Amino acid sequence: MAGMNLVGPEADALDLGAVFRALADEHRRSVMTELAADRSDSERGCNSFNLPISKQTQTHHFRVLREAGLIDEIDYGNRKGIRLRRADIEKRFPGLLTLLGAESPGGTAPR
Amino acid sequence: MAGMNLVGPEADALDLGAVFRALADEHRRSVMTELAADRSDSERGCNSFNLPISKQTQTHHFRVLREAGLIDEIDYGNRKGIRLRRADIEKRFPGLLTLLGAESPGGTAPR
DNA sequence: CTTGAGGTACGATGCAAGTCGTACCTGAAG
DNA sequence: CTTCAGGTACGACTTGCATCGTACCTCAAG
Repeated sequence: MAGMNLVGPEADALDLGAVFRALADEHRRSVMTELAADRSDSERGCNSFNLPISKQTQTHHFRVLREAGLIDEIDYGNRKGIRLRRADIEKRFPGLLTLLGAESPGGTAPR
Repeated sequence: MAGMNLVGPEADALDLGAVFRALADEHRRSVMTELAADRSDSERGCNSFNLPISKQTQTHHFRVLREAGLIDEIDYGNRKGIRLRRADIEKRFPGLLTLLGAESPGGTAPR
């Protein structure tokens, strides 16, 4: 069966240290910036981020983001979906996604 | 002469990556949490944080915080003062200090 | 079935970072 | 002056982490 057998911590269990450690890496932060900028929160593929690293390293980074509670990974067997846990993050760390969105080229800021 | 010959980046030059890397360390984050919780922003001594590490390592951590633009270090020669750059941080990354303050035992939350 | 793309597991490697020991500097107290 | 506490500089050590190579798994398309 498909979907979300890869689970991160509960919303209330999100640790600020783990979040900062996750966001300390440039590649992971760019992923989060892209996700935060997309207000539709649609599910995305792993290779839709165009990360200049090998797929093994990508697996590592997405795992860190999931274990920090920032994203969900939906397992389809030979494929994987990425979805931002916007509601949980906003509940536990309000303003964090806005901070990330402000770093986006387009920005979250309304023009 | 005394005071602030140890300088960090300008307010506009604060880098989110450097900030997250600085806050990724538990000791540095505890310092920032204490500073963020004190709304008076009074200057504090280095050893007023009771960090369970050697003084050489403390020097290292305060340097990282300063180079990330989060604090000012005021040099008195044989003594050093620490002051939170609240205004600059709020200007560049609004909400970040609130995030840290929420992790404080007392909290930034009004009673 | 076979093939191939997407992903993971495990291990190795290289580099960045946290930590401390030793030595030295600075200024206040005596 | 000497003494001493606070801080720094330099170096060494150790741990953590980002990265990739190899091998294997999963599923969809032929």
